[in-house]
Amino acid sequence: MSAQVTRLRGREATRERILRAARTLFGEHGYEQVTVRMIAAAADANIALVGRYFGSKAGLFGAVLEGEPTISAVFGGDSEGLPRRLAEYAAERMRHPPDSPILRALERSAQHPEVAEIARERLVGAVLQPLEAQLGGRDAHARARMATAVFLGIGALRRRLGPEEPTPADVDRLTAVFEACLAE
Amino acid sequence: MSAQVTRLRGREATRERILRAARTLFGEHGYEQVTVRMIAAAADANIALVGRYFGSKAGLFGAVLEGEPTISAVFGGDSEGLPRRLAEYAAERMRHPPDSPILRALERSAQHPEVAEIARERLVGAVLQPLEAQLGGRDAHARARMATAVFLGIGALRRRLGPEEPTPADVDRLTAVFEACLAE
DNA sequence: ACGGCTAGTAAACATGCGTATACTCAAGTC
DNA sequence: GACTTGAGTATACGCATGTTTACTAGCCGT
Repeated sequence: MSAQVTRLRGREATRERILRAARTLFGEHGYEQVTVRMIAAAADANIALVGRYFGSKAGLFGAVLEGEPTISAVFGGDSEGLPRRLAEYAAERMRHPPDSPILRALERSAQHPEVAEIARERLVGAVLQPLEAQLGGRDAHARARMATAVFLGIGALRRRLGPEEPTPADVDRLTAVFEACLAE
Repeated sequence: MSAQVTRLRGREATRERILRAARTLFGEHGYEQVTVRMIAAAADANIALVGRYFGSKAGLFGAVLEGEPTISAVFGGDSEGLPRRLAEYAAERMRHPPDSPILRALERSAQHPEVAEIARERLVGAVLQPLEAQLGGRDAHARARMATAVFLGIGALRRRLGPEEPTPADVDRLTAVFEACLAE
């Protein structure tokens, strides 16, 4: 019994190490750039265990995504302050990659055929739909879509040109941008 | 003399075929997804010729970028109508990938280490700087950056969720978004 | 007619990838 | 204490990639 617990703990612990390493690496470098060997090395685990526990690299990526919470905290709250909250969140993303590895992984990685579908679903389920639901009103879909596009664009730009420290003016500008995105 | 012309024409013609095929494929699928073999097949040329004429895959990609004109036409003109022109251009990009393969290639492809630098330079030189110069005024850099981010984001979203036919309301909204981006 | 030049070719090379196999070895059961 | 179980390991497999190496063939000037 206690023996089995030990065994399972070992198994679970390694699985967790792999998952954690994958989370970090995928978030940092994207799906393509990260190899299974890198993950295994970072997790201090054997390569074969990745396949054993997660089936495949894509399966591991999916497991990483599943383990992440949505960012609904940003959407919740009063609708009036929403553009400002989005702007502050976006400004944070000008500064550095999102804390949530899921978002980082989704920022990148959406290209690869193997994970494109899963990344798409996650973007819709975790960002687009909650935002659309929060918005309500006319053209909610198009408005949510536009705000999402701005998010993606800010991440894309930071990835290409490097981070930029947002000024207060930037936050104001971003607020105006999101207001324009979300206006009925 | 005429013989040499013939020879050169043959060489130049195949080089051009390769370049054209690369332009199309890179634009359609991005740097990573396109293999040298695919390009060679599409150009009806031998694989080795790609290396011979362009040095490497990255070199070929660079050659594709060099051959493309900038999109300065959108930036030129009166500053007042700029947001509208940008919005119409962006709306076009909601509908389908840009006609200019350079932009398509830059939308994607920016991830790969080999071409990240060249893609970055192109984004700055062909989009960000012209726009910034056209803008003038305070915070021109930050404003141009934000508009560029919106562009990138719209492309990123289309790539993930598929094209969307923009409504007139979308164009209006986009105009407002760009006005917010570019406002001093 | 011939000899050299060169565009074009076919095939291999080296590498890195994700994945699968066969094994080791410690822990648990009886 | 032999036997079983299963986590962990080392290694190889198959494949696709970018790149390079000889080689072929046709056109040129002489």
